[in-house]
Amino acid sequence: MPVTIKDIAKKANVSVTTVSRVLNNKPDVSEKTKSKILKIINELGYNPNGVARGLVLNRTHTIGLIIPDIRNPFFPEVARGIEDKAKEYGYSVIYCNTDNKKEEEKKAVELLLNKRVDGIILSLSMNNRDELDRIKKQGCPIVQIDRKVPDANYPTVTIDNLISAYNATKHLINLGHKYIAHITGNLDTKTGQDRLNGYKKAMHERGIHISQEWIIEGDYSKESGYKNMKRILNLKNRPTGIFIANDLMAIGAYKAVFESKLNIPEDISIIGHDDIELASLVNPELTTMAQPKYEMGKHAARLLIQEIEGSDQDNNQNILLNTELVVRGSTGGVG
Amino acid sequence: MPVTIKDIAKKANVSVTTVSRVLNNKPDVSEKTKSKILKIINELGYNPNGVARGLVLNRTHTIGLIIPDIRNPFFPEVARGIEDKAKEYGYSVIYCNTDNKKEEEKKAVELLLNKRVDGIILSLSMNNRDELDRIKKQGCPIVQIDRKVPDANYPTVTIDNLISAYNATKHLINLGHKYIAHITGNLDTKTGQDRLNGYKKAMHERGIHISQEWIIEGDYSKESGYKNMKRILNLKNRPTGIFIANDLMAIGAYKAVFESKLNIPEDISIIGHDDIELASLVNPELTTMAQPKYEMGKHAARLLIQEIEGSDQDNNQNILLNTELVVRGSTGGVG
DNA sequence: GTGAAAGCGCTAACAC
DNA sequence: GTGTTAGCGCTTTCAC
Repeated sequence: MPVTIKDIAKKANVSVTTVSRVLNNKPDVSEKTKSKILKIINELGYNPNGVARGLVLNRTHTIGLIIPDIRNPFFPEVARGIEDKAKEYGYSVIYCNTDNKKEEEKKAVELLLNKRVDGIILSLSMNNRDELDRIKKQGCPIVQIDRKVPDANYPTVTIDNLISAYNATKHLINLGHKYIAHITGNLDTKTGQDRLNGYKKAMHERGIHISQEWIIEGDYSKESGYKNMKRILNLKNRPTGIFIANDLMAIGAYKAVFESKLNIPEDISIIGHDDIELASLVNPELTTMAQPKYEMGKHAARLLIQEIEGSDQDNNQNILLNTELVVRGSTGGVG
Repeated sequence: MPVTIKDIAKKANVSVTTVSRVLNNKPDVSEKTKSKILKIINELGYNPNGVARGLVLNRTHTIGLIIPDIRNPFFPEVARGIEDKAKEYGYSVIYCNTDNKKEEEKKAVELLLNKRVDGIILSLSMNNRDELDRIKKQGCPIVQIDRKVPDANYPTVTIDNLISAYNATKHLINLGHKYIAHITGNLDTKTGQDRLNGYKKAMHERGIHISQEWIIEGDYSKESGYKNMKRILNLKNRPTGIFIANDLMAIGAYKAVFESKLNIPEDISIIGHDDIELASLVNPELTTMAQPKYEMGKHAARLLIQEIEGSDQDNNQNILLNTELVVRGSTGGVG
């Protein structure tokens, strides 16, 4: 139905080869033929078939992106970074949301492999190394983002979560807090583990004993922050500070605090993690550790495309980005 | 490099046709051959080449999504709705961000057409009807979402912005306000125009004269809300209520109000539009008109795929969804 | 400077 | 039930 390279060739009285040459800016075409062909291409509104091209070149100029949920405020920023960098190199991106379900992750990988994307950027649930290996076996380059599947030796763009959590906790300690709780992330993820360990490290380093009940596992959702904060607030010895593994949970926690008629930071200091847009819009504004999200996306796309195009030297780069402490109104001195 | 249908055929001592048959669950294959082939497919880890399949079937099972910016909190919800419905039908989606730039919109359309997506869902800037026609000329189904390019007769999923803005304004009027300003959206979009007209309609209906300086054009960004609210607050006769065309601007406006040492809603009532997640997280919580974003995405994907698969009766459906007034803390009676 | 022909991996007549 | 063959729209080798 749509016009093909053959139609152009026929109308121009040349072979498809010649048309293909001008399409791809190859040399060895006379100026005259070239302009004639170009004119006809324009007239007929010809749009080359990328699928056919993909079949012969074995390149789709498409990359896949596997993330838990685009509605999680972390990902739109990252995704936009990826897209912008990808576009720069002439690639576009297919999204797959998995809700952290292994089954969905598997499906997504299959789908993308089947679509013959040139590479995949992914943020998988922790114990899903199998998928990574499956992709690699198919010869499809990958870059992990945000989360690193343990022991999986593939290029990764992450932040140093341990140091970041360590710094967050130290911020509270430096303010004089000693009773510091932690609502963790999903402990099936390395991110969650690292942030927990950073918290522990800071506490141990200052010789502060951690009461068992101070550590509660969350799942990164607002509801989880709310629910777990309720539990924290009901402890006999209520902590005066808390490090919450992401901002979304911290914002859920706000609600729990307000419902208890307590004040932030007077009664409890809260520090979050990620610096999502929301963080500066709640009241009091949330102290948090800022992730360079957009930049993470750009780095990941660059790494991946360099690997695809074989122009990287070191194909197992790990990019570790630093977070930055953003002090706002939700943390203060003790009592 | 990867294993092809030929490899399977050879190893199974059958023709590629037969393999293709079992791949596509076609009849006329003996159980015995079938299971033999299936076994080999498994052993070799065969993954069918979707590109090749796409070429012969003229179907990629991919749809394109053209939006201004995935970081705009409106779109992740919509996008997720689209993806979920698309997945249900076996489609995946390619994203393109345009920042509302005509040039980028054009590029995105070209790209998607070139990739031979089976259909496109888009939210274009107002005066870009050309692109729509270009797509249609290529025989590619489209569905507009959120914004409708005027006079373009293509299926559309929108909310009734005029009625919605009318209801928002009436909410303020009902609270006793008479001096009601409006920060508009981008007036190059029909959405922006409709919301403006809804505001005017409500005011006229109640016989309230609209002072020229009450209407200021914004661009949907937080900064724009901040900046324009500053101007409103500096008016000699400060309005007591304001309808702001989207929540993001409303939240920017909050900052302007607080900087002026004024209170919401005591000094000025604010009603936004969209009900983004943020709306219930700011302080005071924002009164707004809730859009069924996720549902909009689902509707759009369903419409598009029905058109692609030719299973729709009426191929020019316009789905007009209603918003709902969500009264929170940012609106109150007059002083 | 240009063209003929093969082939990318698959599906779909059609024949047997 | 199964195989042969042509062909989807393009690129690329090789020949002229």
